[in-house]
Amino acid sequence: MVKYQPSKVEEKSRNKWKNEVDLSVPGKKFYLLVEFTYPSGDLHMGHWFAFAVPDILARLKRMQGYTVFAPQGFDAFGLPAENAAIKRGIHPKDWTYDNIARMKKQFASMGAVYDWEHEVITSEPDYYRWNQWIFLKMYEKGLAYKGKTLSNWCPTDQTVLANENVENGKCWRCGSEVIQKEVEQWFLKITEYADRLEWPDGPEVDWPKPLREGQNNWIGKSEGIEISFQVSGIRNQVLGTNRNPKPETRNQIIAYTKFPETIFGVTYMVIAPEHPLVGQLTTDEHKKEVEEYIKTSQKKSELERTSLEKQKTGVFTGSYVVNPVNLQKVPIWVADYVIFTYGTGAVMGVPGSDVRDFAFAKKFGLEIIKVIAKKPDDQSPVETAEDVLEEGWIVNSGQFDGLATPDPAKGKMMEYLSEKDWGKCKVNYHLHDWSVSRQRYWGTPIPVIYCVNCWEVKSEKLKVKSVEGKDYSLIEGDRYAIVPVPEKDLPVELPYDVDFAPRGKPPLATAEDWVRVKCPNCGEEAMRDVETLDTFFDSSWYFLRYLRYVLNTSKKDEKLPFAQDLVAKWMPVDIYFGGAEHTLGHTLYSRFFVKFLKSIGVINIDEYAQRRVHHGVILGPDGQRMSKSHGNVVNPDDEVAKYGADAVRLYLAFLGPYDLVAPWDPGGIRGVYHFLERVWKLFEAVEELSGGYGNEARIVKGKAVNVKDAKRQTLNETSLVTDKRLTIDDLYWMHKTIKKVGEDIEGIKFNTAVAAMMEWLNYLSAKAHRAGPAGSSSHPTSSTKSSSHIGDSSLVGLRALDGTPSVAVTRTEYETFLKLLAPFAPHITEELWEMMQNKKSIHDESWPEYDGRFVKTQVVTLVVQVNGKVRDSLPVKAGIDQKEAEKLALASEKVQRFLGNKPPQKTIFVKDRLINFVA
RNA sequence: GGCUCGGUGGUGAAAUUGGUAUACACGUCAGACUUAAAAUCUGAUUGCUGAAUAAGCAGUGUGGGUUCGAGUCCCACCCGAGCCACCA
Repeated sequence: MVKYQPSKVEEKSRNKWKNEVDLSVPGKKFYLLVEFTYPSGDLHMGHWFAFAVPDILARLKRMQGYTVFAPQGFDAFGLPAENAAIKRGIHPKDWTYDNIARMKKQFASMGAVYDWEHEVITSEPDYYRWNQWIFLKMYEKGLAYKGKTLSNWCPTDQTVLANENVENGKCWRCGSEVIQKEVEQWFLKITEYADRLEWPDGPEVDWPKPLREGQNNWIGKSEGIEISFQVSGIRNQVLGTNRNPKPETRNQIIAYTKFPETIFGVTYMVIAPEHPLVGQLTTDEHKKEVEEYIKTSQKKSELERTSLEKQKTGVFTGSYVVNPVNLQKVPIWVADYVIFTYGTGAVMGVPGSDVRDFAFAKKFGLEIIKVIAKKPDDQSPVETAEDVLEEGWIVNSGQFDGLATPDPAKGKMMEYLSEKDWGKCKVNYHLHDWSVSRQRYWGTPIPVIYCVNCWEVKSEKLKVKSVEGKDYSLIEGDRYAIVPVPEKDLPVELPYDVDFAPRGKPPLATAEDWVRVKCPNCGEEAMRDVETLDTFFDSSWYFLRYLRYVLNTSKKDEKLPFAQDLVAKWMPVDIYFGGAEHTLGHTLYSRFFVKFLKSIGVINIDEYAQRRVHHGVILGPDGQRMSKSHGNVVNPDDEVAKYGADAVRLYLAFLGPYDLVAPWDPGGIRGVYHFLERVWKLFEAVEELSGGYGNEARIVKGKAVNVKDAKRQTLNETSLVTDKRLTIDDLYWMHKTIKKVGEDIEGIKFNTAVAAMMEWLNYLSAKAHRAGPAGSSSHPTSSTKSSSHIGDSSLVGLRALDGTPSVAVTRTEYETFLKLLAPFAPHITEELWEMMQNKKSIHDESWPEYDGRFVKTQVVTLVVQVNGKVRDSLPVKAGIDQKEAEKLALASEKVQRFLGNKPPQKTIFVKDRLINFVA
């Protein structure tokens, strides 16, 4: 027999396969989705882990008779393409498409079933026109709006970043420190969906708990109360803020709190430096100080502001507010530990029961009042941070004294404040609206036109002012009407010739011919939006785009981004593989999109994936993240050249649980390669190849096994098995492994599935070894390690059902083995399958079914314990009752020794498992 | 500080969900085959006492608890990872 040569086998096998899926076929569907990839250049080991391993499940599902749809595409817009253009003068488009071509070739070497026929490339006008369509729908519904706020700004990439893309105060792409800059840009009102995006306790879909909790924390729903504090000394001035522009905010500062029950402990008020009232509240003698403070805090980067050892800073404004509950006058301070974008940007300072307020009060010598105590009569002063309590008993709070908090004090206080009209219950979210404008080139153009003329006409007609960001946009001081591009004019195509060099202006602004456009509304000169959409917009719905047409049918005249009948049939995705790093970004955004698309009636699902599975990370052999600078990159192409794609796939499946973060182990892959070689060689031991074909082995269903004495008796009287050459042990191993491998793949436990096949192989090899090439075995009766736990296998295991010695591996066994291995190692199994003289592809075979009766052994090992300690183990017939077990166990000399010849006081019996005597 | 996972041999990890702890693999050691090496095959491999493939004791981060029985459940603590975080 020729040596196993992966490179030869793999190319040959791959040429046999076709992966395109006809989405219109009836029957059981299985939509397997893996996060599509960014076309960064070459496939690395992470791609193999992410794509080749889920293919195991795809292949199993296929063999189980499902129509498996596992489409692929590229998340092709994004910064690296543009940076390559800046650095090396290659156009982003050319760079991207070159990479795509190269990566697709590399993808092929995985031998996976991914379908490229429905491919999605987000940088195709054909794709991003639907981004634009969705954007316009959102605009129509008021979910896309233009706003001017302080935003995360990356000075290196010259673009705004969403909150989710700021990691520890640094840009997720380039690692530069993010600064806060006031920028006008488009937002999506994801906050309107905050409630719907919150995960319930027992969700209907199977998504990882850490993800669900993470998203809920990020959404950060908090129920509290907004309390109004009268500003002392200012009369009848409108102190409206752009957050609360209501008449009732006259003379008032509104603070948000979750702990209203501590209001008697308020000794000061703090507002954020960005708070619009700062100017009005600052008295002349504090003006200089306050202005300076605001300046320095603005200069601080996000990083400094949040990580500077929580050292509190702040200044007094000179003004005071009055605490409504006790009419105490308390000073108003400005401090940057208050976050303007959360709540109302104003906080009541309760140093007696909040550690941050305590630190602030200590530093600036402000009064500290105890309002929560360990005991109702405790009046000891609050002196250290340990004395600051959030729960306990209310003290020094008038009629509320003596109540326990949080319950019932919190509720009572809420009621009281609402009744007096001093406070209003309010739900706040940590989640912010999603900023989607990017000041970059390689993305979806925002389908909006700005027209001065339209605004002038409109504002003449309109007697009322419109809302900035909804109707008009301020550009260099002029008002422009926001005119959405009409649907018929989509897509707004990205111009090819632009100047990419960052110069503080979006690159698209340099394409003047493109920018200048006739207003679709009035026909006058107008201009296009020169920014592009965040690429997370692209990836928020791509899984629907895969479902746009049935193979070989017209793709034209699309009315929607997808075919509704196909979506109805194929959604939701059955399993979605991806990285845990997308917990707060991509997966949250795409849930939002799906809920939005449902709200406009074009789809009818709440969650888009039935199950979500995270993959782990393959580190370099040194345990560091693989990177060129570490010099620890393991190139999958090299490994494939050395060991073959099958071995790489198998190793990635075997190295541990799928979500494991573990280093690449060069020894590990040699181990699985060795396994494949043994599978290859076992071909020679298949009985029919040495003894001729025929006598087809097949298991048929029949009556239940009933063995009186499995230790001694073979099964030749049963008619369960037509192939009498299979022993009861053979059947046990085969059926047990079928069960285990199938269940483990579905449970995403690939490592133990592989282990189970290794065990069976060990069993089969030992069997072949005993039989020997010409019956000359060197170990005729030694029971193998693998089979020993069955019990007395020297008697049971070595005799076939017809009583003759088992001689070799049967065709049934070997072919079943190949089928189980096929999803993991599709190439080698295909080749061996052909060598077994099968005509069809092994991947078109159906997955073997196991027979539960064979999964159970006839002989089980009964563990015998005395006082819970294992003292002996006996091979016994399966299913024996307690009486019989006791008799056998008590006969054991070891048991007698530990029982000391006294009868046990109590006996615990677990059928087919153990018996425990309590002395 | 909050949330979510984890902590088992020299290493990656298993453990039928409360029932023989360490499956499978790597590594190491020994043996066979070789002039030799590689490859392959066979065996050993949790620690301690023992000549032992006899027998026993200990053993899943630490300390307690529940139970006939705990890696698994409960309580307290220690350590590590990931995410979030002056969110009032």
